[in-house]
Amino acid sequence: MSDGVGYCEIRKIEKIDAEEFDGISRILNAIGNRTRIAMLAVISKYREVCACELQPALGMPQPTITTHLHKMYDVGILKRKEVGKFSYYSINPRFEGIVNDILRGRAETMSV
Amino acid sequence: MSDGVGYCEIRKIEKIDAEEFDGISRILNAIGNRTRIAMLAVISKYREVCACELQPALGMPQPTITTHLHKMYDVGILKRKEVGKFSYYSINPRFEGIVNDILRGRAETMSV
DNA sequence: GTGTCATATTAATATGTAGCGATATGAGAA
DNA sequence: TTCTCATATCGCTACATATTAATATGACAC
Repeated sequence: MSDGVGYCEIRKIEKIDAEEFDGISRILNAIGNRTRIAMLAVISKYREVCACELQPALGMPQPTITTHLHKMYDVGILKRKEVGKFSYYSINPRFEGIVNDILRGRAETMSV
Repeated sequence: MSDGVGYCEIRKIEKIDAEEFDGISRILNAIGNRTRIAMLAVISKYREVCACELQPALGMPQPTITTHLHKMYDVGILKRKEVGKFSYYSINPRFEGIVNDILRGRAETMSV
């Protein structure tokens, strides 16, 4: 150490504000849950699904389904179409790319 | 309703097991945190950084830095090289693609 | 050996989230 | 209107996570 900075001084790395990544982290966080990825898999396959269809497909009670769908809708991953008492969800086209990458595994690169 | 199934019957959707997506969800979950994305931004820019360099760059105490780095290391996102008392982290090449997509914003598609 | 410094671990608190039963809302049918 | 059913919200438990001070480990220099 040579000038009193107190850290190893291989390089001067400029400060970075984590808040800058708040938006993207909330999106990834909304995707990063196995139940919600399973939902995305179903929605991706059928293009558009009724919330009530996911209930038997995932074997989870209705409030759980609704909560997860809302979480993804809130950050823009899902679109919603309401017809009478039914709600149909589809993947927001802006996210189709990354969702498909994730579902396909983007296999070689991401599977563990 | 016509056959006693008890749900809206637009289609028969096969059951899906959320556990199948456990691996990928843990990875996305490890990325989906603003502090860790900020770390990935620094590591991506400098290719390889010492843990002690991240401390001043992010303005967080050492245990916080270590915890986050470990979380990403544990799921394979980061590689680690230990030299003496220093630990150098870099992005596992298998994840460079998706990390860059995320950092670049894959902008049009993912920013909110 | 001792001292220093980078890193890891521990322990504690605070916050967030998953899951789901119970209940409320709201739309359509009768 | 009343009934039914899909959806939304509430409330609670259980668990996971972020954060950080304190402490331990481990490497190097002396």
